[in-house]
Amino acid sequence: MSADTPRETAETTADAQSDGPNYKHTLFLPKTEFPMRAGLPKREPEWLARWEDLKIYHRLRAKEGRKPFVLHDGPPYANGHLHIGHALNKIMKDMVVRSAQMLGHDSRYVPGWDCHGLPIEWKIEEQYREKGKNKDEVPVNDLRAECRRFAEHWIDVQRDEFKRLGCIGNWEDPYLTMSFEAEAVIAEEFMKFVMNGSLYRGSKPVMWSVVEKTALAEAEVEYHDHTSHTIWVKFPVIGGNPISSSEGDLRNFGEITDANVIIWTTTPWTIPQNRAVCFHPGIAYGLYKVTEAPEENWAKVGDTYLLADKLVEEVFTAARVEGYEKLRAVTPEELEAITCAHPFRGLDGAGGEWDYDVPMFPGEHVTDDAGTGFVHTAPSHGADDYNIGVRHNLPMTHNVLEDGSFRAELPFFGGLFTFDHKGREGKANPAVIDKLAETGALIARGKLTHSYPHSWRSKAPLIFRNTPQWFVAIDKPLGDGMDEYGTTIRERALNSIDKLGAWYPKTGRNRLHAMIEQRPDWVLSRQRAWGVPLTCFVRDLGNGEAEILRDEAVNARIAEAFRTDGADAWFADGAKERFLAGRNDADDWEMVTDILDVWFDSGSTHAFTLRDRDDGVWPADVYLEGTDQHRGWFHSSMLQSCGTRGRAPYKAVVTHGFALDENGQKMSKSLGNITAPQKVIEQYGADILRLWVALSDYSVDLRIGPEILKSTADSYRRLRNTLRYMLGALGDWDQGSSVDQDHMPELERWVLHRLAVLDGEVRKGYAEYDFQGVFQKLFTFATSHLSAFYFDIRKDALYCDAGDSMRRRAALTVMDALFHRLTTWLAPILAFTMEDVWLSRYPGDDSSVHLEDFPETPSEWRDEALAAKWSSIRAARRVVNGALEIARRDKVIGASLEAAPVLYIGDPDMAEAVRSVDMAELCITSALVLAAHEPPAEAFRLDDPAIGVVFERATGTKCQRCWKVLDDVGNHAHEGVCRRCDQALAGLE
RNA sequence: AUGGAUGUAGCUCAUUGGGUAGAGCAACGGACUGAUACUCCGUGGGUAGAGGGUUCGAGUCCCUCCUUCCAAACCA
Repeated sequence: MSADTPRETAETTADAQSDGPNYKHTLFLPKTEFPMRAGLPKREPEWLARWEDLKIYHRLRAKEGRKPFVLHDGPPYANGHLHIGHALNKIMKDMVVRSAQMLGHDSRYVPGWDCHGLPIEWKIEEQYREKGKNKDEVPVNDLRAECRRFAEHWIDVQRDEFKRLGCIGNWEDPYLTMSFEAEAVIAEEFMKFVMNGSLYRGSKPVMWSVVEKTALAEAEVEYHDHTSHTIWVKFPVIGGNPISSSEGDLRNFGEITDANVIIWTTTPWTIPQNRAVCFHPGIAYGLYKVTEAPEENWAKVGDTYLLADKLVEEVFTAARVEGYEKLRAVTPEELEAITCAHPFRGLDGAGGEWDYDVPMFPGEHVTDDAGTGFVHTAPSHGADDYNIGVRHNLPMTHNVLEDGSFRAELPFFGGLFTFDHKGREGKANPAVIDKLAETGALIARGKLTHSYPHSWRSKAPLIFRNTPQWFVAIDKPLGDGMDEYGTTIRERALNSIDKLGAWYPKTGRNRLHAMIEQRPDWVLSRQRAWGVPLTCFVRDLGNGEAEILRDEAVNARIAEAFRTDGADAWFADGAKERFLAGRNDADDWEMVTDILDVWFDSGSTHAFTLRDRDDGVWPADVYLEGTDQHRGWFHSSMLQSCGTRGRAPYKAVVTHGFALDENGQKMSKSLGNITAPQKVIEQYGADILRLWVALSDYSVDLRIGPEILKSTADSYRRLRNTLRYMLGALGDWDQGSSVDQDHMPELERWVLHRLAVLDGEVRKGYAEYDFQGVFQKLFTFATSHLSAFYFDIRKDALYCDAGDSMRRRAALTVMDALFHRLTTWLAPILAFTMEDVWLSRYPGDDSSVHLEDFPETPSEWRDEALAAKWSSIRAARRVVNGALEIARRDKVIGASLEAAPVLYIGDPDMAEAVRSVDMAELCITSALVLAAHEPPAEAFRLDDPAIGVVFERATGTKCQRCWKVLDDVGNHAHEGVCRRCDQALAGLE
């Protein structure tokens, strides 16, 4: 069938029962098999299978002469089904990958998974517990093997779920942090920190779970309400240091000499570890005397206490004091000068354990919101306490063992538990409280329910405990010569952040910068099993310091062993001998058995993926993750890379918000407001999910739910129909009959202009990751400019003109240009539907829209003067439409072809513009009279008073073929038609 | 608690350096029946989170407060 033959259909004869002749079969009506209803849930899997067969990803790699573009995938954790956040993230990545490819790059995407870590290890331990197995009796490498199998299972599940979303990538060969090669590289990267001297063993209180017997990272801690003991404790003042020029003995302090500093704490068990008391120089303190109290009260009449003024009332109420007086104010200088005794000082049976002096220090962390204004300070059991201890050289205590009990030799309290192995409170608190009461140091006690740290996994309360841990010093000059961005990790990171200059959205820059500015040294060690070990050896130097073995040959043996056997090699029998072979001091060295923080694993993906793989390029063009990754992957990758490469491993960072429900609340099982991606795919199809992403503003949190998905599907349907119409119009158009731009009507040239403008906007939008902007522009164009304007006007020419009319051929030429651009421009977003559209026009085993690039769009298509002119023509058209609407409402006409309005235009330039085109054609009326002067009073107007329309009915007879109402209908060879249709019919014979 | 974000029509978003708050979708009404479970035309709809301030004039600049989210398991 040629382009010049109208398609005959079976119904035409059945239709031909009206009065006159029926010419429907002589029209070029749209014709397409493309279904109006997409049926995405059923059909998407077919396209996926097709892409698999076509090996699309690898075909694209084979295109030569393209500049590589690498989006480096942040690895999801392999322990469950995908949720909507994963879907959002991977769909956005897919839009980046596909658009970069179609913009002309060689766009590579290697998906990855994070495999090590506590969540998986815990799952396996749970399985052990269910079987009554004790995990401590299971060989480490057996446990690790089970963890590996667990991760492998979920990788397979998630891979299928990601592919179902339509994501293109190297799914057969992803990167895994647990592959032997990755484990070897992670160890090598770690050993760089060993060799450059930034790794050190420190003693630091960390959040410690006595249940899991491990230190937890901040990321592994959650806060829940917990009821704690509260105690108010006397620290007797026993002396003072000289203040400035005064004589320097106790007499200077007068009554303070006999007073007690009162502290308040919610952790009585830390009292035995007290080494100081802190106050805030900005808080007003006073000396108070108890004047009235019950007989047996702990706080006795005559006692004198140092307290913050603001908290006096509260303290005395708690202490059941009935009367008190303020003796005088106390200055910060005085507070700093005094010295206290530990409340357990000199007790019988204590063996002098607590006979040291307790100094007073100013501290910014002290507040007068609660307590007494004085903070009891145990350097081994709190972050602020630790910092004060470091600053003032206080000794660290080691009284609390890893199971949460006091060391056996501690007087009075040895063997008592803070929390026991099930996370329940032990006897340490009551014992300390009893002892304080017994010695008269306690003036009040109570209970307090407050937000308290708990283990994210066991939900057991945590303690701060002083433990040996391995740290990376982030403010130490590395001396590795990679100093372009700074000499320390922190300097390099902060400079990288600014010199990168590409943050989408820009707020991401500030967030990461603030976090890295404030963060302490990186705690790398975890006392767990499922991970990459800290591959180093230490020996104690006797003074508490540790020496780390720095031996390139040993390091090389470790890396080689990991490459062949995986990190299990570290935990295998004979490992130490294997790695230290040839060293005659092997007995001096001890293997570290801690494993690395999993953030070090994922922070090293740039090394074993971007640097080492054949398809990798270092640094990445872009990282793209949720906002939580400022604390996570963006952060750890930055630190790791600044320590090993001297700069960030990425050139740009895109962050997106979190998916919330329709009311902006976070999704949770208890609220029942979860939108599961699998459900959306089942009900609507993955393209609807992808469209939801494109319609949302990812720079803030996104909302999703039934109503939003429904409206997303509505938008989809509208767009789909516009594309369907193009397919129908192009039906069997022959490319050979195309028309040059110069010979096209202005309407067509206006469309080409719009395309040229859009071409720039689409390319810029994709390059800046502005999917919402791209889609909105394309959607508005397709619906407002094409469907409601251009297509509507051109239906007449397309259906009724002679097949070879210039006007018709020009329209189809433009339609073809539209088709190629819209399908490719939308392909990164609606990956399935655009393939559907493309294949409908270009079927074939090797055909796919995803093998195409965005078409080159000639710059000559741009014509700003024409655009300005047509903008005023469209303004005039809106007024005509308005006038027709009135006539319609009054039931004067139905179809606009029944009208022949008079259009008044006062502005001469605008009148000239309108005169130069066929305004009746543009308004889809049978005729239109232009009057180049101000409209009469009765004319219909919109905003512009110089444009008016007076409605007139079209005179003449309705052409039976094109339905225009014209005077010449009936005067031609074919019955009941106009001149144009008569000639078109003649051409068909 | 603290730090970082956020709030404009029922929904998704514009409003870039203060100057009469705009689109699309939805809703409602109408037309067409040659895009037909489509298409076209039209209508209504807003205390811009709340309060205060600066200004001739504030969604926009400043302050206070509030919502929700992230930093903090399941987390992108």
